This record gives sequence, C-alpha cells and structure tokens, in this order.
Amino acid sequence: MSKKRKISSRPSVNFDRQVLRLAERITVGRVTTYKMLARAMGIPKASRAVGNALNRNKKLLIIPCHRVVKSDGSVGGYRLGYKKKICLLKKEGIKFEGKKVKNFSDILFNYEK
DNA sequence: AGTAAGGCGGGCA
DNA sequence: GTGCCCGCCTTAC
Repeated sequence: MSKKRKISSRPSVNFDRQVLRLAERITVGRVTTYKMLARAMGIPKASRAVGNALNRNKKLLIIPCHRVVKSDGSVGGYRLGYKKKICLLKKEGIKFEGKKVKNFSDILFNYEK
C-alpha cells in the first residue's frame, strides 16, 4: 500500500491487458487473428483496436505479437518491421506462402470457450 | 475540452 | 484480387 497505481489515466487499460493476456497465451508454432482476440474479449469489431493495443504497449517486446496475423492469413502490419514478423514466424516453424501464412487455418490458435 | 487523424483489421461491393 | 467503408482505440492539434 505504499505505491499507488496511476491507472486513472488510462481507463482502457483493461482492453490492452486482455489483448496481451490472450497474445501471451499463444504457443509456439501457432498463430492467432486480431478478430479472434477481439472476439474472445467480446468486441469482434475491435480487431483494429487489438492491433493498436499490441503496438502501443511496451510489452511488445515480451509479447509474441508477431504470432498474431490477419484473418486472411496475411501477416498484416508490424511496427518493428513487416519482414521481421515473417522472420520470427518462420523461425517458429510457421511456413509462408508468399505474403500469407501456409496452413494458416490449421495452426490457428482457437480460444473459444 | 473537443475535434481530427492514424493504426498491425474486417467485411462487403 | 482490388477497392471502399465501417467500427474501435490512441494520440496529436
């Protein structure tokens, strides 16, 4: 009780927290989509906001946000570098087909329930 | 304090 | 496959 958290400045902290929480849940060799994360948190339309949460958060370095891809299978964007993202995924065993993930739907991390 | 623009997307035409 | 619009969050002016 010595330190007081200044969460008052960011009411949406909950949102970011949820995203990071789910992102961290992803295992190696598996990927997820922004929509799934948004849907898992109750806001399927906030897919964009999900990406923002990962991007904005400094936890970007401790969260496998690179394992999150678009629902189309394309890597999407990446603040640290589009190429970098693919590189990391490939290193995890994920195959790529051009600009899209191979067997994308097969390695998709399913939250559901 | 309010408004405008940007962003790692998704869905539809 | 491409293009446009929408909806959600954050940041800047």
